[in-house]
Amino acid sequence: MAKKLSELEGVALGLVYKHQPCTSYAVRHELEQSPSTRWRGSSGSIYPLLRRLEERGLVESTPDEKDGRGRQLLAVTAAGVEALRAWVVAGCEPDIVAAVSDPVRSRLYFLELLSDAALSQFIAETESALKQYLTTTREHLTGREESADPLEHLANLGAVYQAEARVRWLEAVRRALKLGEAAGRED
Amino acid sequence: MAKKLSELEGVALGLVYKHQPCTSYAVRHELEQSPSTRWRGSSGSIYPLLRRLEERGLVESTPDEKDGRGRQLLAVTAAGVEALRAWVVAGCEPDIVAAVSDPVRSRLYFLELLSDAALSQFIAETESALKQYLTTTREHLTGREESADPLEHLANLGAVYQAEARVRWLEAVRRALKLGEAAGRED
DNA sequence: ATGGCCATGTAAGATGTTACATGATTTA
DNA sequence: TAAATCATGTAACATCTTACATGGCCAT
Repeated sequence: MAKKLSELEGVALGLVYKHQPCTSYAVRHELEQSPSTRWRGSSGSIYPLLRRLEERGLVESTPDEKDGRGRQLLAVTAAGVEALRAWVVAGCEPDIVAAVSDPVRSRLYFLELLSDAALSQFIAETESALKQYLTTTREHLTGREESADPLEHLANLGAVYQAEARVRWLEAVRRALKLGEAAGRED
Repeated sequence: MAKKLSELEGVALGLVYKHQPCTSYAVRHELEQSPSTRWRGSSGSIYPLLRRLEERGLVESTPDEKDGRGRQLLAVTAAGVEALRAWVVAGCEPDIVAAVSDPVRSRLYFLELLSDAALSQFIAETESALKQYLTTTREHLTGREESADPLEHLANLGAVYQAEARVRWLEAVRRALKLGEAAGRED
């Protein structure tokens, strides 16, 4: 029984699967551009990670005939598909389901440290940043309505749902703290 | 200008602040019991982390007079309060606001790997696990309505909002994939 | 007195980031 | 042709987990 894939390994292997045959750079670039900043997609993580996957027989690389530099093109092996499947279905496990985190929420516990003025400013700026983030995720959703596959659309929909919930939550926080509304800025 | 606190450093320092004077174990234990599984609160992370904070002058320890073992009690220094404040207000920065992650959503991109039967099962089990998680977060919210401080209540409210959004999202996913409703099990 | 929890810690390993280095290709 | 971007990689470092070790306290 092969070792379980970590979160980033699962995502990276899945990206190889979706784009195969593709270069390592394609995987890295998509992670780098992703609106979520959970992973930076730094070269120091992705290239070693993909090599590990190849050593474990989950990915195989073949030289690109049409490329003078002889760059390697990656593809997922049969064992890789199995590992990816196992990683996906593990998503229903309580540990995985509960492994969400929100750095804004983490900070909320400690707002008593702030003066009234700093508190007002913090809530207003965070609300604005959250709304901006919501706009970005919405654009990701609608910007590729027909082109993308339905699963990508549904995943993006989840990001929008969560972003909306976070905005509503922060509005509730502002009301509970009896602070004024954010000045203008309905972007 | 001191180095910024990492996420776990901020949370740990905040917990020391809330409970001070307290032992390292109290911090570790609260992280371990926390419903979010982002961090395990393992001893291998917490004890070295708190020592680092002490070396940086953000935390100070004094021996507990009333304890035969001479255990150390931790407290946040003035510099520690400043660092914690800076960490909190950084929560409005776009990078931090966008640093949310949902391991279920990550997996959704790759559901095409599953057979129809496996897909149905996955959605049903994940929906059930998500509802269970929502129940747990709700209990955290109502189980301590009066006792807890208002900020903890508001933070827990955020967890509930997000969990509700995730449940609604997965219901939408199920409908979009034209799958049947989860069999029974309204726990 | 002993088994279980309280409390603290270390060592080894996995994994991610930053910063740097390199060369090829495309674009202005 | 110069600058930007594509593409790949390494080294040093930071941080987190797992697994193990240790010793005190407390209830039966």
